[in-house]
Amino acid sequence: FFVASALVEMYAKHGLFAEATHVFNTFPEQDIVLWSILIARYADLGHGDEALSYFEEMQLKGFSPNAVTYLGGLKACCSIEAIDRGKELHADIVKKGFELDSSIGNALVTLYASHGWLTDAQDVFDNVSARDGVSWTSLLAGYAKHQRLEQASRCLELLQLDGMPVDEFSWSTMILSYAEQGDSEGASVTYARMQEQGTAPSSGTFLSMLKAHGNAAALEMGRRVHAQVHRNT
RNA sequence: GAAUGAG
Repeated sequence: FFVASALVEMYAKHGLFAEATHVFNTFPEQDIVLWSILIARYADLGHGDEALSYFEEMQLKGFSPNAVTYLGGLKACCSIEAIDRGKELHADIVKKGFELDSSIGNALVTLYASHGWLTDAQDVFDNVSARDGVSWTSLLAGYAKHQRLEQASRCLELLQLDGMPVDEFSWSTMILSYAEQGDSEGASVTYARMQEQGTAPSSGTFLSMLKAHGNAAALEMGRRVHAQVHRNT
């Protein structure tokens, strides 16, 4: 299994699914890890439908998904916006008691939040036993993506009040949220706070800042054009 | 040996 999983992983990670499934199928027996790898990689590379059909095929063959398998399945649902299927998985997860796993809870928050099911997301979030930075950032990103900048920034505040260290993912997500709203001021203030707290910016942080200022520059340019329009009409 | 969040 050691070598089989390494091979399947290697091919699937590069999108060489024909090779990956060939190794998978010609290996004398498949186990849950091999299935999980395939499902997760398909989901990762935007083949959520294939991932879900492997997820089903696996169960038809008598394998019962474990927590890691569900993470891949949820990611697949998320990538193709299969909320109903996600809710079915959610129900199975609850039935099997995996909802206590914080990674699973976080993946559910991500699924719901990123597609605007904010109440469901908040609901799962509230029931995650051990909230961590990932839980908060998932929720924050969901609120921001659906124009709830207030609630997004509240997530960041509550995360800090929780005494959790705020990592560069949370900061960058918040900065990007401001960027997407055209609020370059908010982005800059957040960036400054990040530095005050001694969190090192990552490349994602810089991308978010560039987006904030790119948008600001574009807006400024738009304003100049607007002024010209008035002068010439 | 497979594991959830921004980009």
